[in-house]
Amino acid sequence: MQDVAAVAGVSIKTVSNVLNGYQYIRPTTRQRVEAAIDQLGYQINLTARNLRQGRTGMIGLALPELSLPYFAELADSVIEAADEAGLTVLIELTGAVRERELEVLTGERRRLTDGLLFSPLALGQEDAAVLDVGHPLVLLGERIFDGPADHVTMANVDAARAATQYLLAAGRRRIALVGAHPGEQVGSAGLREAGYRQAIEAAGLRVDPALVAEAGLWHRSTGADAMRRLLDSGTEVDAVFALNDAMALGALHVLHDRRIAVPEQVAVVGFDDIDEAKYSSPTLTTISPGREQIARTAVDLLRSRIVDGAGAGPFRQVVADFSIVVRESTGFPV
Amino acid sequence: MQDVAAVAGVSIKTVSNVLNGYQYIRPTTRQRVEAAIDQLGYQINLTARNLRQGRTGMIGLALPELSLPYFAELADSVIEAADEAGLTVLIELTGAVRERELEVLTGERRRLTDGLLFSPLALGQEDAAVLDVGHPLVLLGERIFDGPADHVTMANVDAARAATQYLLAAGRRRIALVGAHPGEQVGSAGLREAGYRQAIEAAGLRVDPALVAEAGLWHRSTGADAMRRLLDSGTEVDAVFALNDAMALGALHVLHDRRIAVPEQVAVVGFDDIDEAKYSSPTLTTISPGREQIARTAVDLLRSRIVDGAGAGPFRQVVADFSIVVRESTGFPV
DNA sequence: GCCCCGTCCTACAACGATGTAGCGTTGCCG
DNA sequence: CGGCAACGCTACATCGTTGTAGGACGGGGC
Repeated sequence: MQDVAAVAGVSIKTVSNVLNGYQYIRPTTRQRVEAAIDQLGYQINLTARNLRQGRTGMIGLALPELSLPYFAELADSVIEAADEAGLTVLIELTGAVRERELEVLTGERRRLTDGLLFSPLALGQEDAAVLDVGHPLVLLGERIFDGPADHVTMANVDAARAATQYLLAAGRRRIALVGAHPGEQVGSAGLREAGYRQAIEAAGLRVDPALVAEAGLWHRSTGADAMRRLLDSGTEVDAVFALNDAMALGALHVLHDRRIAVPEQVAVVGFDDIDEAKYSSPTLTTISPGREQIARTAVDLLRSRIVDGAGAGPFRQVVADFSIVVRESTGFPV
Repeated sequence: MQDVAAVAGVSIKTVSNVLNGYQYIRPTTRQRVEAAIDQLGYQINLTARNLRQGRTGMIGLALPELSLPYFAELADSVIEAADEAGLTVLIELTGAVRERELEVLTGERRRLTDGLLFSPLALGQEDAAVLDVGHPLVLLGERIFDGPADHVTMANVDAARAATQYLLAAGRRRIALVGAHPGEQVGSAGLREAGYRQAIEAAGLRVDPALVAEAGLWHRSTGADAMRRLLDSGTEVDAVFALNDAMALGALHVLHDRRIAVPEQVAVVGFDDIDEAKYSSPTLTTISPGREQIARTAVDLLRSRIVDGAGAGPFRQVVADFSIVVRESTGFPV
């Protein structure tokens, strides 16, 4: 900046003012400075600016791991949303390990970022108190509700209810649930199962326990296993609601194996709208949880906390809009 | 740091010295300072340190997008390797758009990182010159060779040759190639196809053009399409070498459809060893390109450039070790 | 007894930017 | 024509660290 100032024949501060779009600068001066910048190929030192301003323009995004497609796609969306807001994202991986999830909240890198987007997987409702850190924090996901932080979540219950109602409206009555975690209340599994139950009961039917298939890990293989168990048990099934897309794809695979026509004999609905749902055969009907909206909202909330201070105003809870994306695996309109 | 110094009754610089493990400090002084740090909950300001030291401890990782599993898993490995080296990773997405790949090389964020790991997808051999930027840079992937930068790549040709030889050794003679990009010389497709051809010819056979199936995008669906075309053409096939796992999984799907036994009638080998290869049915034999080694090597190379200066020494090219991971889709040992 | 060296610590300047205060100039208004 | 506000620019201090130079002290060698 010294050099630029010297070349342009102005003070350092004037160069700074030009760079920051300060209003009261004579056009001729501005041009001289800009010419000097071009001539010298000057680029501003962001570290110095950050030190002086007390902000870094960076936000943390703490996730379990990128190998899980949902999180990879979420990271994609968050980076994009942050870019638009002029922020840089620093991804931190927790491996869904409790210790590392705790560390990420207060660790050294918090001093390098203006705030944190945090998607825990190991922490649960009982850990809500640890979210009371001193810096801007926005929580993502379904592990902790009503904690001391802003929270962006998907409409798990509503969306699952809507998916189930959609199948009911098409005349399906033997709707299997794939991926249950018995006993779970909060968490994606518990919430989505609740939506399923609400829809069934609202239709005046009863939930048949034989139709509820458990799956601990939500992988393609566990979805396939659950589907096999359902079919082998002899239970009548005319639709499957899998709690995520990976399991739905596994289920599709098994149905195909067994020469069961999809959607004619069994309709299949997933949850997440991962990229692959567009490419499977048949293509997969699924719940789109509004990933981009979640990302954008989370970034916005975090940014407002950064500007206004971490403690300003009450904690906000935002539920993203979802939609049902109809593809071949159901084939009938909403 | 002021406050800590005051509480401990020492100078600021002594606090700094304690934090940096300076040798000549009396144990009692060290303890007093550490006690003061604990008492005040002091954490060092990394921005100020970065400014003073002229380093940020951050490296950039420029990728097309995280939605592509290979890149998501690569990012995972890079972040882990960087963590071990005490570095923080800043992911930048290019969307495989030429303009953004160029921008990432010189953009504003380069002033915030000590170096860049760059995996281009839009730039090609003819762009090698633009890699001559002034800062530490390590190139990843198969788009540009012998450019003005260190380069970490997988052994595409060797690995593809080994995969093909493995199938030949098991007695297969009609080995189809799925995913060719006709005319491509460098790039993953061209290199892997070259390995395939070398193995076939080294065995004294001729490459039958009818066995080489093209696929532009390397998706599950395009792999399935290619497999269908092969089968429909009536060409005899007793093995498939797909140039990535996604296509191999698509091919498996079609073979299963057609009631063709894998591996008895047709053996299938993929490339990449993505997570899903472990979970398909049958599980997929594939080339593991040493992703972790690539990540670790790339981080090491970049770190040495950061320490020694971008221009120090000749450009290094490292080829990662690969291995054949045998699973059910071939079922016979190496 | 002197000097030198190793130990332990400190003062000061610097990294490269920006906020604050203030100074000169100009033009307008009364 | 004097006063005041708007404009255009500058000097200086400051953000929180760390590198450099050097001071004070004690012990060992000559």
